[in-house]
Parts: sequence; structure tokens; C-alpha cells
Amino acid sequence: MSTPSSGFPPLTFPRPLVTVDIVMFTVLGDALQVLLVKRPADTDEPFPGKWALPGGFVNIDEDATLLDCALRKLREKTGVVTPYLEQLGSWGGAQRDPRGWSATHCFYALIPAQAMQLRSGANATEVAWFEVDAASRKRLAFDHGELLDAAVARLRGKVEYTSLPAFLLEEPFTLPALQHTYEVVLGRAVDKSAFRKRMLDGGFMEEAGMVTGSLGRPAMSYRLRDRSQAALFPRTFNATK
Amino acid sequence: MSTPSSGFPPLTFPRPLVTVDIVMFTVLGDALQVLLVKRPADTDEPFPGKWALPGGFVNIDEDATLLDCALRKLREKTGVVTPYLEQLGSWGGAQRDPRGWSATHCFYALIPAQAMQLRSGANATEVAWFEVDAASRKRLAFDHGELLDAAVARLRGKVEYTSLPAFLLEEPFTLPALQHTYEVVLGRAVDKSAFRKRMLDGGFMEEAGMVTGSLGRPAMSYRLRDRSQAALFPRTFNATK
DNA sequence: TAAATAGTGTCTGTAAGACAGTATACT
DNA sequence: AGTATACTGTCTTACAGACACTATTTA
Repeated sequence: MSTPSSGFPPLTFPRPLVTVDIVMFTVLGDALQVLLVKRPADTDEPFPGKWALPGGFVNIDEDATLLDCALRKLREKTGVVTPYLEQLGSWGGAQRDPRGWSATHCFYALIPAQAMQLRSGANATEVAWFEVDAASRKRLAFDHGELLDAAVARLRGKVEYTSLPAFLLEEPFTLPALQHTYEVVLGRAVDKSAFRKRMLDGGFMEEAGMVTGSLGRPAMSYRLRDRSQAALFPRTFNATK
Repeated sequence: MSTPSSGFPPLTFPRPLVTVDIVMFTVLGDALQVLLVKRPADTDEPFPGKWALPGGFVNIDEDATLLDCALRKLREKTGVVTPYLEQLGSWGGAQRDPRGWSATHCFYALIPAQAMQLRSGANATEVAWFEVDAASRKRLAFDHGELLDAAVARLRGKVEYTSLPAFLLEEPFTLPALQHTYEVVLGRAVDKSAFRKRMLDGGFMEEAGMVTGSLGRPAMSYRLRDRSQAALFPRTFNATK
């Protein structure tokens, strides 16, 4: 079923195209990475052969809400079922899609690298991870370069005062591993002592046993108390400078 | 003109309804207030006679972007041309509008009470300001209660660490007036000394002459250096407690 | 002068930054 | 023992909270 039979008079004016796009982040090999999808080259769709954010049209029969739509696309591309997923905002206008007035609802997701297996999908689309700086320098399809930059800015901004990077790690994780993740996302070193005090005083983790087996002194591992939201710290990092 | 003739094959699947809604805030009479519009009672549209946020369908011929659409609706209702306007997020799903799958792009705006004249609009719609708590207890049309609560939460959250309340005042304004605005939005008193240090150290205002004429010692008045964005403070208020 | 409002100074508390030091594993 | 990694302690600095104090106007 599609439109009318709601009991209300039909709405006849033209409607915009509606899409959902997702900026999926992970930390892999000491770099913040983002998932991109290559648009098919031999097609009559716009931007053939260009890299783009994963996403697509809302399916009003399949997707109950925008969030459901985002979760579905995320699952299809990475197999991840319960990521950290947050809305970034929406972009809409007459010019951003050559097929007509369109509005996209953009989400961003944080995914532990280990938890994930890439899936090409039914149409064998090419899918790959790129370091965000390299991805940002590419000419992405549509206005996806702008969406990506906004997502990176939002992530970096929130990392200054939240526990978001914990969602980029498999549980349980150690404090040194978490600190490394912060440093990769922020692109700078943070002081170990201040970092540990902040994380432990935050009270958002619980101990999950010692981790041995590697070189050096064993580390305590931790688990998040609440995987549904990030903890907020009372100040940003580097407030001094 | 409406859809095809883009050179791309037509997209035939059904499209959601697309709207823009705006939460307009002002401070009036020691209270944070929000603008609501009464939906016509004798009509075949949904939620007749209910109060709702100002907004409506995107007009793909008139509105170049979502932001333009929001600015147009704001101008139509209040006459304000250059408010503080920020996107709150988007809400979409099959159930929120009985006429079909719909997605709304929600913005919030900060408006100085003095700068504004209410306009009923062409269809003589009833328009009024309500204290946010009272508005939140009403049964608003659609999911507008949810949108309103999200906007209030976002505003209160950002006021803890930004200069946002300055956009609720006509320029120039005095520090006592600004402090009063903070207290109204936050719903609690803030310390005068700490408040003044924070604002003056922020460096986002410039002096605009002494204001005399009322009872008591005259106050220095200030103007914003940059009306396009709010200043960020290094900590939130009340970090101690 | 009194009342009202604007503005300052001083002390304390919290948490971050810097950085040196200690602890516990493996080879 | 030596090295690598995990973790702690101590000193300083930035800034908010509390609250008492001074300053400048009008009635």
C-alpha cells in the first residue's frame, strides 16, 4: 500500500526525495576511519563511480522510523546490530541531488573494528574503510563531503567532554587502549595521569578482570555500565592551553 | 514544474511527506516562552483545534533549502529576519502524521521579545506565546510535545556552557539583564561574581556605553561581537555541586 | 541619608596538566 | 638484570561558587 485511504483529503503537491545517510566510524591501525561505498559505474544514476556515504531512500513500507532505517542500513553494510548511533542532522535543498529536491537525514555510528565484517550487499557494491582525512579530500558524491566533515567535527567536539571513544572498542577494554583511542580520534596526545583520573572518577565503567599475556605489566580491563549513552565530563580536555 | 526532466530515470516509489517545524523561544515576564499556533477547528486536516508548533510542508518551488524554509516560516509568524536559528534534528516515521509516512526537520530559534510582532498570517490563524512548562503539559498536535521537550532540553543544556541567552535580548544589553535571562532559562539563580567573570573573560561582547535612567547605579551595556554563533565556555555552570 | 542597583575582592574547592616516580609482568 | 608496559603521587594552574564588600545613582 502507498498513499491515500487515510480518511483525509489527498495531498497533491510534489514531495521531496527522502534519504538516510550514515557516517560509520571505526579506529583501525592508529587512524580514525570511515566507511564509504562506491556507486556503480555503469548506471544511469547520478555520480557513477564516485565514493559516497552508505545510505539510500527511505522505504516507507519497510522502515517504521528514520532510526530503524539507519539501523537497517548499518546492519546491511557491517553486520553490526547494536552500535552507538546518533543523529547528526539533516540537509535538504533543491540542488543536492540532480534528480530533484531532496532531504537527507544523516546519522553517525561508532563501531569497534573487531566486531565488524564488511558486506558487499546484494548488488556486490564496493565497500571500504578510509582514513577520514583521505576520505575528506576525495570528491564524494552529492554533498557527502560536507556531511562527513560535519560528522568528524561533531565527533571530535564531543570526544573532548564525553566517553564516546569507549564505543569504538570491544569490551572489555583497558585504560591504555581507551587512551590510545582518544588520542587517535583527537589527533594529539593526552596526559596519562589526568586521563586515568577523569575516566575512573567518571564512574561509567566497571572492572572486568586483569588482562595478561602481552609484554609488560598486566592491565585492568573495564566494561561500560550503560551502553545506551556516553558519560559527560565536567570540563573539556586541554582547558589550560 | 515538479519532478522529472532531470535526465535521470523517474523515481516511482512513494515518497514521505516532508515538513519543517520551528520551536521559537523568547523570554517574557520572567518566563521562558514558546510560540504555538492553533490548528483550524473546522477543517478536514488532522488535529483540528489543537495547538502545534509553527511549521508546515516544504515547498519545493519556493524553498531553496531547509534553512530557507525555516527562516521563511519564522518571518511569517514573528516578522523577525535575523534570529539565532539552529537545527534540532529530524523526526520521521509511519505513525506521526495520520496522512502518511512523514519526516519533519525541526529547528529552534531565539528571539528578543522586543524585536517581535506576532502575525496571524493569511488564514488568520490563532498564534500565542506560552510558558514552556504549560506548553509542555498541553496535548500538542502530532509529536510536537516531543519536539518541544527536546528543544527545551537542548536549550537548557547548551545554556550551561554557551552564551546563547544573549540572543534572547535586544542589543545593547547590560550584564544584570543577561544574568536574569540565564536564570529564567535555567530556572535557578547563578552567582553574580562568577557570572560576570565568565561573561567578561569570554571576550564575546564589546562595551556599548553606560545605561542610565533607571533606579540605582548605571550599568555598562554590551553588544555581541559576532551574532552568527554563540561563545563556548570552558566549563559548565555549577560544576561544583 | 536611605534604598536600590552595579560592580569588585578574597577565599575555597574541583579537576586538569606536567612530570617524576613506583609496580609488575616477560625475556 | 633489563625492558616494556601499567599505574600512582605531588605540585601547579584555571576557573567556578560563596559571600562580603565597595561604588554610583535616584528619591
